[in-house]
Amino acid sequence: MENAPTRLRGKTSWLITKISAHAHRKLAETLAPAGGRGFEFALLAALEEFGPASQIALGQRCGIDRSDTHAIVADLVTSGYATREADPADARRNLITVTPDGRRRLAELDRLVDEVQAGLTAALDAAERDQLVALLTRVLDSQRPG
Amino acid sequence: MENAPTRLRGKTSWLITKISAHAHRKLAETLAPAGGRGFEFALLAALEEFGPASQIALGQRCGIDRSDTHAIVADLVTSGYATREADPADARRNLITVTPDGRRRLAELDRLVDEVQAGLTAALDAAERDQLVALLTRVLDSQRPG
DNA sequence: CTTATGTCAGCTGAACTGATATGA
DNA sequence: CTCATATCAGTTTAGCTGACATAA
Repeated sequence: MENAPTRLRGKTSWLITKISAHAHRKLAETLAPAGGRGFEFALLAALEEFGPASQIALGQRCGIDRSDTHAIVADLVTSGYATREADPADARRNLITVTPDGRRRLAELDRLVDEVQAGLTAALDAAERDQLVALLTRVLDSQRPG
Repeated sequence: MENAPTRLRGKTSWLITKISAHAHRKLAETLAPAGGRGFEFALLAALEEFGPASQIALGQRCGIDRSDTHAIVADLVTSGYATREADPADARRNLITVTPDGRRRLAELDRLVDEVQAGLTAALDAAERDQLVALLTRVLDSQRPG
């Protein structure tokens, strides 16, 4: 993409879209042999960090739509990485809990995602990588209200 | 997304995916009233900057798949923003040329995309925006070979 | 012959919407 | 009554693959 139109190369939105597509492909390639998807990693990470939670809460933490959350949680349950039970305090809710297998799975996925990460930012040194994460974090956080 | 799991917040790939999704939504919202899509803008920009070209060349410049390029070019032609004729020098090729209407359309879309751009990076000052573009450009360019 | 270009049909996954059921 | 949660069905679009015809 070195010879893309200058009108495009100056747009953050275009750069991000293209890099995102590339990252997505790499992630799919890397996670496919392990039978995983990006969503699975995100939900497991949320479960491990915040403990048992309802599907809605999980999805909101990760910015995943309720429909998709439902599907991924179902996969997690059938894979034995999480359990789903009725919340005794609120019968509307399913309490999702990560299992020991789920924790092992999370560690494995984390390693794979880090591999992709390293390949993605190989052109940057450590300081630049931190800078990029910091800038992207601020951009992402500023998008919540608007 | 301020309360996303820390495992996710540290991953460039996750940050970029989420921002990309957001940018995509904003772009769709902004371009929809004008009946435009992101691809249309990209191809028009390439046509304006590099002059008449084959569909393959256009798509490669912008990183768009040949099938999608075909569809978008067809839309551009029916909208009157570009013309498609046989290349006298190579009968396999279609020479795509931007029309005056296409140039006006490009200017309009450029303005709209810049609006989205401004909203996306509103949390950053000018120097940080340049830094972000520079870092993203290096990341994107480094992905070509691998 | 191989390669390049264009065209067409179709697939997959992300992101989302709308409808519905049920319980707080 | 309302609101929140979960579930299900279906839509849209990006990105891609495979097949094919044609021409260099």
